[in-house]
Amino acid sequence: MTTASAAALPPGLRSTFFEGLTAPEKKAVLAAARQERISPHQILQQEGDPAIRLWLLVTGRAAAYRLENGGGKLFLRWGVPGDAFGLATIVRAPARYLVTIEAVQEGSILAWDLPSCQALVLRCPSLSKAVNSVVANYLDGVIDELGARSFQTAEQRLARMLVLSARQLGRAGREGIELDLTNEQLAVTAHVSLFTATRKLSNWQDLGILKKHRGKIVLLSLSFFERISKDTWR
Amino acid sequence: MTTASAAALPPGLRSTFFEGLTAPEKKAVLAAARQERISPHQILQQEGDPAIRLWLLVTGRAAAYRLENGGGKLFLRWGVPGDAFGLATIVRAPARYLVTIEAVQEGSILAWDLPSCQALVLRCPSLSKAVNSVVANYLDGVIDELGARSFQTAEQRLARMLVLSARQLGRAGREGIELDLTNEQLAVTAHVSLFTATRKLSNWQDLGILKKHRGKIVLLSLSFFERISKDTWR
DNA sequence: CGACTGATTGACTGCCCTCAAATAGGGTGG
DNA sequence: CCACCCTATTTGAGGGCAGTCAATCAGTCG
Repeated sequence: MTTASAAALPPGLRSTFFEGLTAPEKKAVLAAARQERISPHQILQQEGDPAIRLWLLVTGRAAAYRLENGGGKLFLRWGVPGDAFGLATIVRAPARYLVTIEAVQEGSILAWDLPSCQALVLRCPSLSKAVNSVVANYLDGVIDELGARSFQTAEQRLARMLVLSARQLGRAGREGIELDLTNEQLAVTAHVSLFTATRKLSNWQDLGILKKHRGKIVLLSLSFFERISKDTWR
Repeated sequence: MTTASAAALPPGLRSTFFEGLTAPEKKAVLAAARQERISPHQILQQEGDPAIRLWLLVTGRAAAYRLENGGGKLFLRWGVPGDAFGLATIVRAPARYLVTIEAVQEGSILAWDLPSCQALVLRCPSLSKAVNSVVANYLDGVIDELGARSFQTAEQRLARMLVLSARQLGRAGREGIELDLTNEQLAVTAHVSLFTATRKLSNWQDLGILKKHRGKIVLLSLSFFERISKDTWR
């Protein structure tokens, strides 16, 4: 599993994680990292386990969720290349992971173990700032999600999640923004039943603002869905 | 408004905020603080405003919420004596408040302005750790809340919120744990309509596990409500 | 051409919200 | 002490959003 340390970051990868680091600092951080390959369904970290490593998704896709006591999964967010996880490792020394993260595609990560983290934080103070910033963003995002689930209808949550997913996962295609999502995945992320997801997608396809293929959604324009998700109509 | 600096902390106030500080450090932190009185409906910080001060609730009660674009308030949590807010001030230097906090009772706070914060963080590294810890707790709490609103019924959310509120606001009374909460406040915090809150409270009173007075709820035993809120019944 | 996974559609159900209206507690001023 | 007011609380009736269940259809891959 664990392979050689990474000398250089894949080109084109942008991460808030490295912002504020000088070139030599960045080099030191990369030198301390171990690269690993990941496969679908692989659990990259499990909530409750001791937080002993911080890692960065380099390629692929991951899902962050929390297990509820009924056995259900509370979806929290997608992880895409450049996203950092296991931040508890740095944020408070002896900690446990707050959420579970599972790979949903083939890909790779860069990981730092606990001693490396501590050494790097001492060497690069800006690293600590970056981590705090990421945590604050997560908090902000979760609060937004709470608002969505509290005040928005199923249709609005679907539209909202399409917008968010498009920004994270979307590829620019011939006809619009292409998303590799099954109806079920969208349903889970928007916290809507599979059937209402299907029905709304059908509606939108009939309206011509969307095209569906198996496991794929093409949004002709984001603005439609932004409008739907924000409309307060009273 | 702003009054003399606080030489000593009110006795009996326990805050995670001061854990890990040595006695002289704690003295320095207190010396840099300004004490202020707060009154109901006073906005202590407003989401979106620049985060220019960190503060600690000393006495009284506050409500943290976020304003939704429909004009509604998304309740997030109660603030009770010992709770720290405005953490964005420390966590990432030029930041804005994530949430709005409003006083709901008479009380007082200790506040540190931005320069003081920066000086204190340099002087007391453990302060930074404490702040991170508090932020992580908030994140954990919000995720829990998201789970509750996603998977629990109105009844379960009410029971859960009674338990949480009891731990934060509850006083030990003759007949049980006393809570100063109106039906409407409970309804808002559990994200349930005022009417279903009233109905469930009536049910529970009929069952004899609860007593109601105007603006006050007395729980005879927490375990009943813990069971209700956790029951997954399938 | 099966077999499997993903998508679709219709019928039904139920939780909980909305709205309307009445009741009760608690303080105030006369 | 009583009249009054304002807020908190209670109760009932009705309805809608969206979830559940069952069955069928479609796309992909061996």
